[in-house]
Amino acid sequence: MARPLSDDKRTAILEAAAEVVAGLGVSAPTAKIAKAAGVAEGTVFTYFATKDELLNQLYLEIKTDLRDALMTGYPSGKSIAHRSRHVWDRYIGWGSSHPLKRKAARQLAVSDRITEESRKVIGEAFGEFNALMRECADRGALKGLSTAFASAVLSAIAETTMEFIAREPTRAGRYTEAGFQAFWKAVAG
Amino acid sequence: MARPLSDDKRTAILEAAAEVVAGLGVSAPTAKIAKAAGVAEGTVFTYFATKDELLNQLYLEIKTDLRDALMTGYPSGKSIAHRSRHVWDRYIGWGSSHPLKRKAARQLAVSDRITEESRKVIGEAFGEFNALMRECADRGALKGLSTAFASAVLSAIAETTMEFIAREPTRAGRYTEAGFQAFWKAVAG
Amino acid sequence: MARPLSDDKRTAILEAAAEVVAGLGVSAPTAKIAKAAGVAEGTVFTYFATKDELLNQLYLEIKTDLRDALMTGYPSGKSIAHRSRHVWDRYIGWGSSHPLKRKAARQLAVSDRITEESRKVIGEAFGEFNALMRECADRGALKGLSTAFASAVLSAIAETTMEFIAREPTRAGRYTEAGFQAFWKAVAG
Amino acid sequence: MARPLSDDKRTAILEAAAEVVAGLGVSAPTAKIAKAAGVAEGTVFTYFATKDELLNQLYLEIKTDLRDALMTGYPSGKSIAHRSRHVWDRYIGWGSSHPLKRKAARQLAVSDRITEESRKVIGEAFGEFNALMRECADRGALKGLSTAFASAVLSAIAETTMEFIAREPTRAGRYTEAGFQAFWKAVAG
DNA sequence: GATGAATGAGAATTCATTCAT
DNA sequence: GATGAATGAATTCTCATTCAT
Repeated sequence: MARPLSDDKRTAILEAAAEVVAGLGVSAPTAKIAKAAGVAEGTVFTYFATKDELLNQLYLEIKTDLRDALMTGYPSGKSIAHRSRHVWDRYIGWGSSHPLKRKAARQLAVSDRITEESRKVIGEAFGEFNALMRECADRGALKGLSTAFASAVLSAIAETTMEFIAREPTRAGRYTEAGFQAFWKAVAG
Repeated sequence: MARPLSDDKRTAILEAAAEVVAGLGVSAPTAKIAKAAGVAEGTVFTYFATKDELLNQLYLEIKTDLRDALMTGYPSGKSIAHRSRHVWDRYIGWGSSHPLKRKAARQLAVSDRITEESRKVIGEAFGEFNALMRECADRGALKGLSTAFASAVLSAIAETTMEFIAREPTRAGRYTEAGFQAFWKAVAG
Repeated sequence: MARPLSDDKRTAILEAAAEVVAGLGVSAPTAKIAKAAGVAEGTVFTYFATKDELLNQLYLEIKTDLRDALMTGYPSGKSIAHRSRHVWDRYIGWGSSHPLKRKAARQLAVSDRITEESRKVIGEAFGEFNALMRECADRGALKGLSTAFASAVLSAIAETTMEFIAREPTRAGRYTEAGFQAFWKAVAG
Repeated sequence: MARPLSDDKRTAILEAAAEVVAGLGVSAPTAKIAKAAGVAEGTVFTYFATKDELLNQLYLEIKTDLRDALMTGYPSGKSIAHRSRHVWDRYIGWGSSHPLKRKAARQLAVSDRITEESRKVIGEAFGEFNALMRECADRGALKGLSTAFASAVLSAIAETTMEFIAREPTRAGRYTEAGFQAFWKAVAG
């Protein structure tokens, strides 16, 4: 191979895609993504065969990034409360420091261009996270229901919390706390 | 008048739009909406000047429909728990019996084609509902935070609940119950 | 016939057409013409079978109106100079008092929607006028060339004169005089 | 650069536009222009952002082409008569050898899609030509009136002359002569 | 591999014309 | 006859994708 595919370029395209999709939704033109990435229009298609593939890769990348953020430093041996709080703080922290990724993920999540396959892959990537959710569910109001439900409720409350923090950054601390209490009581209470 | 604008046709277009937007998102072609409504492509534009106007009217229509569903038979004099449960059951019931409207609303909510004006109108239409949320917020974990946050948490949990019911309709009863418990503890606990 | 076609309405449509075509050219929508005429969109087509027919009728109407203006009070027995001056003053006067008709005629004249038939009819309607032009041509620089050429040169100079008067109405008198001198020397000199 | 914008293609589009606009007016579909130019419909828009830009560029191109034709070999030091004749012969020659450009220019001139900016640019490009017109105007019937009027009268007579030559090409010589006499007497007489 | 011009299948919207009322 | 909603072909413009350079 004369010149291998450059990881820098691939990353630049994905980051540009996150930014543009956050603003314009999944119908954002690939030409705009290319421009934001500082590459030619055609180059997008040497890294991603189609726009749908780019969108799915973006979804995988963002969700994996989130997963990594949640699980870095995960206190495996500690109490459920402790571990839940860890995950919660990481979740909100990630959303606050990556507002564009968060908005892009929101757009991608409701889009029919994200395949079932992609959603399944992500579901599996959140294995350890889901184990925690199972623990939570088993001791509270959600006993007997699917882990996925507990996990979805966490995400829903976290999403709402991040949305409000984005609008009122000065009250970030209170929203983070209130959001966690809400989740904790809802799921583990 | 030669032939008055037909309310039936307007409704058919809006229902077709809900159906098509639910499946394809806001980028659904107006031609497909027209076809689904059984009218000519041009007819869409005699009822709605632009696609944006159609989308905004659809948003208003669906949200108002939801509001009516929530508030019909609202037991004004009863306890918070009683009233919350009423609203919750109605919410889930509405979502379960109008899956396309629910999915369309979700697509519209994240779209930048819905104007601030439309969002404001809907915010005001949910006045009584918001009053209830304020009561909830004032007695629980969310004390001191905005009503909007309590209301958003309710919506988020309700949305999640409806999503799971849509996937597993046979467990509708259990999800409804679990979802309410989650909300009640989260917000009013 | 229960209700005969109304001449008032026909006239209203033609006048509205002149006004709208003057401003927007021959691509002006028939709906705008109907609105300007104070009639329903469909009514235009009970008076004129197609838009092309309306445009051609408008052309004939305006040109005939101009012909009438030129020839009213035509001093048949007088000298060429006298008669030429009469025609010239009437031409400029008509253009100044009917600016919209003049502009509409200009748009129509370059349009391919005016048929050869219409142009021929108008050519014939200007019979007496053309006779004068022939006299002019025969004694000046244009000797031996077609009457149509002399007539076209008159129209061209008159059109230019009216254009300048429209822009600088206060100098109307001087332009009228200068224009006539130009024509007279050009054609009859 | 991958494939530079091709001047040939730009020219082909402009020439196709001249041809199609000459026949159908400014409402000629861009699709027809593309077809006549031998390019895809979309290609028109890689060379001209909008149809209006295409029309304005066409106007500028044609008028500049005419200006160049008039001024090539302009005998600066010679008499007014000499220079006027030079300009006249070139004008008629240009019109006779570029009938489509001439007709297109006529359509464009009466269209409101040509901006004031474009008209101004062309006005300035005809500087030397206007200076000649000023000289003409100052010594004849148009003394004291605007140069623009003299120039417009020249154009009007030239336009008429070219129109007649187009219809009767065998009499081109006589029309050219007669037209010049008409102009010369009208303006400089 | 990188580039960006070229392509043509849609997309939203307009509009002459028809026809139910 | 008058009305104006209904129609669908036509219009301008966009955009994912291809491919010559």
